[in-house]
Amino acid sequence: MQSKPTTIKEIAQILGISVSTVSRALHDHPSIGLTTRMKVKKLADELNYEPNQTAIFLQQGKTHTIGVILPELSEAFFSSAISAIEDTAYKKNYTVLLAQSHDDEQKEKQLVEKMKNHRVDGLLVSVGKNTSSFQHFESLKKYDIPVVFFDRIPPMQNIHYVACNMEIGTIEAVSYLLKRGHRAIGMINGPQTMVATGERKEGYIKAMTKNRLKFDPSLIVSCDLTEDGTKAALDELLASKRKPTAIVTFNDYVALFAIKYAQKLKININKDLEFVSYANLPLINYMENIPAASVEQFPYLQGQKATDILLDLLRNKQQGSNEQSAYYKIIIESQLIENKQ
Amino acid sequence: MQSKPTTIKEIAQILGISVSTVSRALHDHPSIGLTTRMKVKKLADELNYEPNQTAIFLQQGKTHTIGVILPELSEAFFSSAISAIEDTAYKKNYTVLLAQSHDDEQKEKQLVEKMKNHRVDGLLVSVGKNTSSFQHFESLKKYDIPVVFFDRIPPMQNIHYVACNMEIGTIEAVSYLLKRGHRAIGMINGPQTMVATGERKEGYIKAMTKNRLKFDPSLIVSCDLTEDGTKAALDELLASKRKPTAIVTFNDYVALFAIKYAQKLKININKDLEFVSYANLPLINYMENIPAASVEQFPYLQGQKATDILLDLLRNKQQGSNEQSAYYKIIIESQLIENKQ
DNA sequence: ATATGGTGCGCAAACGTTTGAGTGTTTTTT
DNA sequence: AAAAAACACTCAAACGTTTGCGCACCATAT
Repeated sequence: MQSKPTTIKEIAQILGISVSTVSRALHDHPSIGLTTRMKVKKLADELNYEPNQTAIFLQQGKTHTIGVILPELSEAFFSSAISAIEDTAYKKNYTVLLAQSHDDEQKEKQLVEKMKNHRVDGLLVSVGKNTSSFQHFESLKKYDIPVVFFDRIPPMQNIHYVACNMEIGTIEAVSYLLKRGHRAIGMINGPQTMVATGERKEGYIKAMTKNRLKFDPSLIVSCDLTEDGTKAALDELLASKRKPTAIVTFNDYVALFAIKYAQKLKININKDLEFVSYANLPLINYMENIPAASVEQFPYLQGQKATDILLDLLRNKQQGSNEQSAYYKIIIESQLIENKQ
Repeated sequence: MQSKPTTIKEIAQILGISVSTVSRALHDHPSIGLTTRMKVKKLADELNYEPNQTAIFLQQGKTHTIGVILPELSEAFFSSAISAIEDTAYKKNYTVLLAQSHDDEQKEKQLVEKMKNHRVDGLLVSVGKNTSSFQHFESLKKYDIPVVFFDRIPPMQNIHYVACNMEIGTIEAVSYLLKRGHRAIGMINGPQTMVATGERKEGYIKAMTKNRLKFDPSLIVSCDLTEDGTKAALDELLASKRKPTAIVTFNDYVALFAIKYAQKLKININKDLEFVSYANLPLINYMENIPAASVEQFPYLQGQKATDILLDLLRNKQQGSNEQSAYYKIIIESQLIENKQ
């Protein structure tokens, strides 16, 4: 029994009235009499009428849907963020269209197209770590599809974004290590292409100069965030003239790779070599050797804020306020959290 | 400059031909001449024409979208599953509409309605653990919206599902430990209320009897899956007459709690006390002391299979094959995976 | 009796696309 | 040379909804 859903047209026919009357009756339009309104609602209820959203989408030119593009759903940070996005969107009666780029620039571009074709009302994006061209986002502006970036934001001028300021957190992290007596502090940083990489470096330098210590560039090494890359980076640090007694790593994953490797090298974690990291992943609750502290980046909060902003933009757009001069640039201050061992 | 997207109509007007010709030209319909076809495509390209999906949705009565309802996005199992679902759907050019129930039956019902209104072509569902009524799923059948359940499947008769059988994996796990010479094998099981707890216990007993060993009930203890509960459970096991030399834990989290605690007790992990667990969480890649083996529940595979089935159902539906007698009931055998240390 | 105004509803266009059924030309077949 | 077939394209309906405008009707005020 695959009874096709009831339409407004059928209701109109049964009641012997016009479709427009039915439509208005269902929307409590004042120009419809009480009796007909009741009749319509009663019948609609009996026939289990449900408005066909696709028709409404077409009619209104909007879908009440927001697209989300992020690198990797199974990463703790993003799964937490998407959870927040869905929660927030749901409350405002929006639906979430989801896609992951797997850090593939090409796929990211295709996804933007796809989202555009699906006529999402707006887009939430965390850009892939390899993405180097950003034309595909520019093109969205032409179509008046608002985009809010979160966490991994592109180096573009006029964009809305919410991100975590890594600089403050990094300053805190380095200061924390300095306070604990370390002087040779290494850093395993991310790829040069990422904004976050620069921020961490800046924070590192600022923390050093603030404490009137000279900055040794050889103590900062890049890595591609893979396990092998991390090993290589650690090797490089350990081989440098001023062997570091503490290391700030790009994120918890890198930290754990490094710790695992360091243990293989018979290094006593958090005694001979102390770690501080970013992200504050839940998994460190389950572990023995973990970074002494982590810079929390508040993924849930970021997702929430970004969604709030996007929905706000959509509301303003609807009301035709065309002062497109203001850009939301929300910075959530990262915060160093000391891990209880 | 918010130029509205180009439509087929505009192209037709500029070229002085009809919209149907443009539509057919873009679809390489044989009845359109080569020259017009070229002209159309060229102009469409120049104007950056993108078909309006919402119009196509309405026209074709299908959205090329599948809805996914699951309890909690931020849980590792589900974030891995949703990752698989998105990947698989993307390959077949489907899009994913996402929502989480937070194990709330009421919200789950609302989400089903919402998905229906959005005219998703099909639905993928992992039911909340508190859901006790399943009427909201029944109603989907009337509208001919196929549903495939995965992992957490409801007690309904005629449904498609893919799930994981825990008993086999447990038998393997216990047999694995027996083969390695253990005779006193403990089990830290879950709460008695959970179905999965019973499955594990059954598997344990079957493995023992299969190997003609007597089953000692005192070697199976319950715990509430928290860190403290795990500690208590481990204490209980270690205090029993036949002190176990190996332990099967309800899941990886419990295993890691237990391992962490055992280390505090100066027990040599995987030498004095060997662990086997369930889930095979990715986080063990980052860790030093991990269970020797884990019963893998294949979240990615489950998501993938479920999506494959759903897309298959959709394809068959389109081709009008109305033999709705067959139901997919895929059991993925859980499998013991030895962890490389 | 005529204007005024409110009430309750219908008409038809619009959103952008697909597609079955024509229609007029040209080419091929017999 | 006439009939048949192939070609290239157009018309218009359909998908389900919303909404500006128009129209009839009745009640009240002039």
